[in-house]
Amino acid sequence: MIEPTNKTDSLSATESKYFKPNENRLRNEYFDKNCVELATSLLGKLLCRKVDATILKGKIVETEAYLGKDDGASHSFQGRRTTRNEAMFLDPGTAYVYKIYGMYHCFNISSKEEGSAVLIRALEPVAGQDLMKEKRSKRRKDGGSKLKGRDYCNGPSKLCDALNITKEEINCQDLTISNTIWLEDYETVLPTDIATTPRVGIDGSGKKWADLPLRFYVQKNQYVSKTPKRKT
DNA sequence: AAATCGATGCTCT
DNA sequence: GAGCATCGATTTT
Repeated sequence: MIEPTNKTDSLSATESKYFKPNENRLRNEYFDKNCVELATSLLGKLLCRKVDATILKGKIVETEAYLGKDDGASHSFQGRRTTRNEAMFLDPGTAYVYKIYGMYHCFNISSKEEGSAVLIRALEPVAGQDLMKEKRSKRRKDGGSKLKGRDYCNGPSKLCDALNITKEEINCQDLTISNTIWLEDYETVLPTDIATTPRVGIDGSGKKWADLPLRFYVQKNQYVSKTPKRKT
């Protein structure tokens, strides 16, 4: 038996008087979906983040499903459960944030099946673009002078920079109750507007999971990530 | 426009 | 010690 380790946060009295994140918030029942169903359903929803006094919001336009023990591309392949991927095994709607290449972050949301999660790959900025640009500029040599709005959140680690999502602060947060990161209902994306492809950055050759159609994005949307050419 | 490459450190074997 | 669910700068067509 592993004890739940979900983190929570709280608001000061003055904050809670004026700050109402719960009007359109997605709750437990929403997240209690199978991985692929959650990944497609999340398209059009808002990912919301409170950084100090600023609210940042982005419409989810690209996701990927990581299925769990039978998915060779998943951190939970064959039931692997470690300190890093613990959040994948917590309740649906838990944030799974991990560090990659020593310097970047990826943000996921756990789903219903054991060890499954949805990677958020791109957002269309909806609120707080100035702060997004500021956060995204820090890493760059040009100080952000050449950074365009469409590039604020068009990649899994770009959106983590833009929304100040770090493993230390966000991993294992319960998105259904947190007041610093949550999701809101926003827009309906029709099935005919959803494109499906293999996932990005999954080293292919001969492995069946490399070709599974588990990446989903909003057709024609300008904020979807620019993906590298697949190896053959 | 596309291909190549370096950065940078944690996680797992 | 190897590999990584990436990004941005640099180099090449």
